[in-house]
Amino acid sequence: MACEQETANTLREAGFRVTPQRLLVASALRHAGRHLSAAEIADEVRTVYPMVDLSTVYRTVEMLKRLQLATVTDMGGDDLLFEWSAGEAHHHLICSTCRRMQVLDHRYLERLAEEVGRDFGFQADLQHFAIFGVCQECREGAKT
Amino acid sequence: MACEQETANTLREAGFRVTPQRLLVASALRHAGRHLSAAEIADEVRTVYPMVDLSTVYRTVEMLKRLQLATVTDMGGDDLLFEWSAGEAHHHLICSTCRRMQVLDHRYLERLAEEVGRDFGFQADLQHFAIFGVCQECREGAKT
DNA sequence: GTTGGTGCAAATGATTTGCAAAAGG
DNA sequence: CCTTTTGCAAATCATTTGCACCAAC
Repeated sequence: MACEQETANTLREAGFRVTPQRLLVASALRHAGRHLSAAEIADEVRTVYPMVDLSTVYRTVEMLKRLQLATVTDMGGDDLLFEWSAGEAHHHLICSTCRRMQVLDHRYLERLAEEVGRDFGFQADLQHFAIFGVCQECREGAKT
Repeated sequence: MACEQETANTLREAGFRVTPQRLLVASALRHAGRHLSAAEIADEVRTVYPMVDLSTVYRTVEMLKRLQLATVTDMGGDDLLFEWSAGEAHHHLICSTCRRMQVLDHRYLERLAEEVGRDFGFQADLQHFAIFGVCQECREGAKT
């Protein structure tokens, strides 16, 4: 599978060893197409490789983060969420009332990043932003 | 003290009872002029009222949040930080490398809030935003 | 063979919760 | 009085860590 080869090469080049656990965690994230909690990643990996430990998932995800292959986000829930990040930068609008989430295109934040870089020399990490608030439906519902 | 009266009135109007613990937590936040952790609030309150419990601090801060008198932010540290929010909306640039923090004026985020409201009907809660990244000094240091 | 990685089990530590006693209105 | 609030102590629960064994290279 091309994906696994690619991941394996990236790991090796960075000086990390290639293990089935690491490939499976990466694969789970890559193909999920959404945010996964550590427990969800473990569940997914265990369908193939039943004895992986949660601590291995955390350790692997930490490594993927350093390699910029994955992002970690606190979406306000009980646990951290992980996502494959090789794709386009994107962001989320999270409704504090109904917990629903919608995707926000990166161009909404591009200008902010530029301004902050220009004015403060601050290189903002805006790969993955969570904006909390109240969504349209909940606002309309609240009027009742 | 005028501040305490004001807080007391707000609580009463909202149907909450007024207790010394609540007034002291509010006062600690109001006069700190910076972010405080739950433990720091407790320390501050205990200089006046030694027997307050951490759980009371958490419960009170939760109430102040509902009343929009305080904000809660995860600044990437081990614990949540609380701040009095009656003042101007403002934001922070947090350096992932040196952990230093600088204040970002609200106007940088105003436009974003407008756009998101216009395009999605989403009422973004941008009272207090944390933007992570690398500050100028650390970027220059890294070049070495 | 070395070194780094894994599973297991136990620790961590901020936040939450149950409950009886105390205090607000 | 009748609730709400508090302090205390215990629970929670995601994440981290120590360590002995195992697997990459």
